[in-house]
Amino acid sequence: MTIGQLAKRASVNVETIRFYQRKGLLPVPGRREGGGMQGSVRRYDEAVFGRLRFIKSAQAAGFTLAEIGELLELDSSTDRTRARALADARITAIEKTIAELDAARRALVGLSRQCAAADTVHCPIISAFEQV
Amino acid sequence: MTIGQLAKRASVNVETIRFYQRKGLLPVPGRREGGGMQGSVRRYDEAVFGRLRFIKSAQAAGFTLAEIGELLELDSSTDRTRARALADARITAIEKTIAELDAARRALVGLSRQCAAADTVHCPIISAFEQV
DNA sequence: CTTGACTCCGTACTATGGTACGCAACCTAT
DNA sequence: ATAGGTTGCGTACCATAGTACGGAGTCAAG
Repeated sequence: MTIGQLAKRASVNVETIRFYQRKGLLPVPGRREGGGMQGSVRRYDEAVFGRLRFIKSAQAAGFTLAEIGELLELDSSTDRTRARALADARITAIEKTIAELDAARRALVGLSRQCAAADTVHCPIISAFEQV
Repeated sequence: MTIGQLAKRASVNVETIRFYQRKGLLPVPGRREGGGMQGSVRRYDEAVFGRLRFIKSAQAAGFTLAEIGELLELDSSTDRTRARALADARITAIEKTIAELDAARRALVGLSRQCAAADTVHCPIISAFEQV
């Protein structure tokens, strides 16, 4: 597929793909697998699509692009220790974030309920977070 | 308190407080409550500290500084509808984020376990996220 | 009454994660 | 064969959330 088709399939901007290429997160395919050097347009295969999807998932997991770059390199390496360390560190961070978000969610639910009560004049937004 | 003491208490950088002042998120106190115009150093009270803590909590809840600015204004207003809309939108976003993070966490736990298994040569990092 | 730490303020710089722009070359359908 | 829509590539620009810096003023303690 072309870069435009890949972008559409992965729901990202063409420029984002190029940006990832510059960062070394995605390969820049040759212009023709056979070998013709001149002209043509770069073609992208399923593997690149999978890699792109991985980047998006890892991003959702809170990894930075720099960490994702390391994970991608690690994927084909045998450094299990490092891979595990990265995974474990992120699991801990995710659990902390989830706890924070859940506390915030509870504060917001309380706030929303107060706002819904017709007898309230205003919502005490700041104090809703007092114990968060 | 002085800006330095406030910063220390809130565990933020002095520059961050000034940055929030420039953004209108924190008030810039007068140099002397009595009225003496000249010289002196600005003093911060408990209310500013509370506001700063609120900013940090709201940030942890995923609000941007722009949204936090709106919340702070709303706090003393009576626009319950708007306040509630912001809260509800953020609750939805938080729930989505938590779900994503939890999926990622599960993928990472699986990955970590694979990496821990002594008989594995390498951790299939990319494929660990395949169904995330 | 001076030294050293802190404050004030403006301006500049940083990192992260993209987006946009412009030009030439290419590719496809008419 | 030519117009219109990609592509390729480099460079520039953007928003967000700060951080750093430099010089002048201020304050407390020795």
